Amino acid sequence: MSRSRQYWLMKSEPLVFSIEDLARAPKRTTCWDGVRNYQARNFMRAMKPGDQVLFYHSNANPPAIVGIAEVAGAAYPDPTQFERSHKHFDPASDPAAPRWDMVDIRYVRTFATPISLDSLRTEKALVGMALLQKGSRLSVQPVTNGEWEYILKLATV
DNA sequence: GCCAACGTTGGC
DNA sequence: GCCAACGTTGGC
Repeated sequence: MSRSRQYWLMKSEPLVFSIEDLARAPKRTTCWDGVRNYQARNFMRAMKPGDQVLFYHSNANPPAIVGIAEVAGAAYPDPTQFERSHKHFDPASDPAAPRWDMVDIRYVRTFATPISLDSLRTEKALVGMALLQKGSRLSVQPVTNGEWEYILKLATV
């Protein structure tokens, strides 16, 4: 059963991995490893190829949505959870039933002007956006169709 | 560097 | 099941 394209937002620290890094990556694609939060993992498991992703730079100056990527494939186990020396090693994860998944993300485009967190906060249409909720730390979030369309309009203003 | 908010862990 | 302690996120 197919479904229409869904929309997401994913955060990355540009000093660790920026949208420029994604644009330069082989096949303009990267695997989104290292997520160790159940809610974020569950959102990745819900992703389908072709779903669209707002690429957000956190811990940046300014923090901002900087462009678009797309989901390149369904979620699959993140191998770093089993690598003992890896920062994201999880000794409690059972290889027979891996706890953590990741998806592949492909570059689509970079906005001519990043849409800063500050400017997003001034938009009444976006007050319900997960990103803007107090204390929101989730690194993978759903974006509604309305939010997506509104943000893309902002991107081309 | 600070710190508020949040998620996870583990003792009980 | 409660909750204190701890670790992390991420804006500022």
